[in-house]
Amino acid sequence: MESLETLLSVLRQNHLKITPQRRLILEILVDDASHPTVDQVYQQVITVMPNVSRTTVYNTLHELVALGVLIEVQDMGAGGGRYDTNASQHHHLLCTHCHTLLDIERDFPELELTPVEACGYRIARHQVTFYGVCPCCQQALASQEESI
Amino acid sequence: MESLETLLSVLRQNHLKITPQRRLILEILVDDASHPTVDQVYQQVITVMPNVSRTTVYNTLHELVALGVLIEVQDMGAGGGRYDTNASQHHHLLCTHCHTLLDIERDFPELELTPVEACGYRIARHQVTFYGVCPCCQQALASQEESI
DNA sequence: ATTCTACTTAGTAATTATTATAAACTGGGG
DNA sequence: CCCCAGTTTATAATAATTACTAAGTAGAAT
Repeated sequence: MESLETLLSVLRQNHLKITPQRRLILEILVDDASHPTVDQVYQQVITVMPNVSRTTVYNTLHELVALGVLIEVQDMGAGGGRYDTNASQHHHLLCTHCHTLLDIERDFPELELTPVEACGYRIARHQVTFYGVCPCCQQALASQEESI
Repeated sequence: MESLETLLSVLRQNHLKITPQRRLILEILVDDASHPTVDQVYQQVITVMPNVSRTTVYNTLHELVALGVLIEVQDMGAGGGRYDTNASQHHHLLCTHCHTLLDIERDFPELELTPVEACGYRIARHQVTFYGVCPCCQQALASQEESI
């Protein structure tokens, strides 16, 4: 996880103004490791600055993704992307039933494509997602079976 | 890639009726390895059966995902999920600029989580996504640099 | 083959997610 | 302190998805 100051300096290096809105959004993201959706970020923003518009949240998140300090992760099933400040190599474990998403902090350095497989792509990073059913949903599904 | 008959038998096993609409959607998916969006599937459907509604396409795709014969892949940046019949272990190479998505047919069997890492999840599969810039976008970005 | 019924579909409307636009505002260099 | 390019806001438009219900039909039962 990057510190707030580090992220702000990335903005400065890219000639983006440090507005109160952007600062707040960054603070929220640094403090929230739960892969929030756009709307969840927005809801947190307006508890502090009630007049911030959704557009600003969208704009800021897109800018941060373009700068590489945020990544977008898929929440398969629920609409809308989710955002993650942790730009270091880490991976995900997703419940296919309730879409709970956990971070896997281990690295998998052995994952590399051969030049042939890469087809000329300049590869920047890779991410592994494990799909499964969380303990909670396993119980729910089991009791559903019984009732049939 | 599964055959059409295999997929139809999965529907039968799950007591889902084999309607002409569902059959057509499955035929299209089996023939189309390009990770189509919902709308791309819909557009192909209506060239054959013009009266099929978008609702039916959504319903069918969701049912097939629930049965595990389809997987949903993220197209980060463009709205809307994309679908893939290839339920076998395969992986993706995504251009972060134009969102072109290639399949990587190699397997990575060494990827396993320890029980501690899995946190009680019953893990069904895993998928690796490599992020990079495709040759085409590398050129475009290079010439953009020059013009600065 | 015919009938019956629960499942499925089509069409419309509603909801949610995202982007476009333009006028008003402001961070930070000079 | 002033200025202006970059930002924000509010509104509206567009796109994606879901809800709803009457009409239709696949497939089991007869």
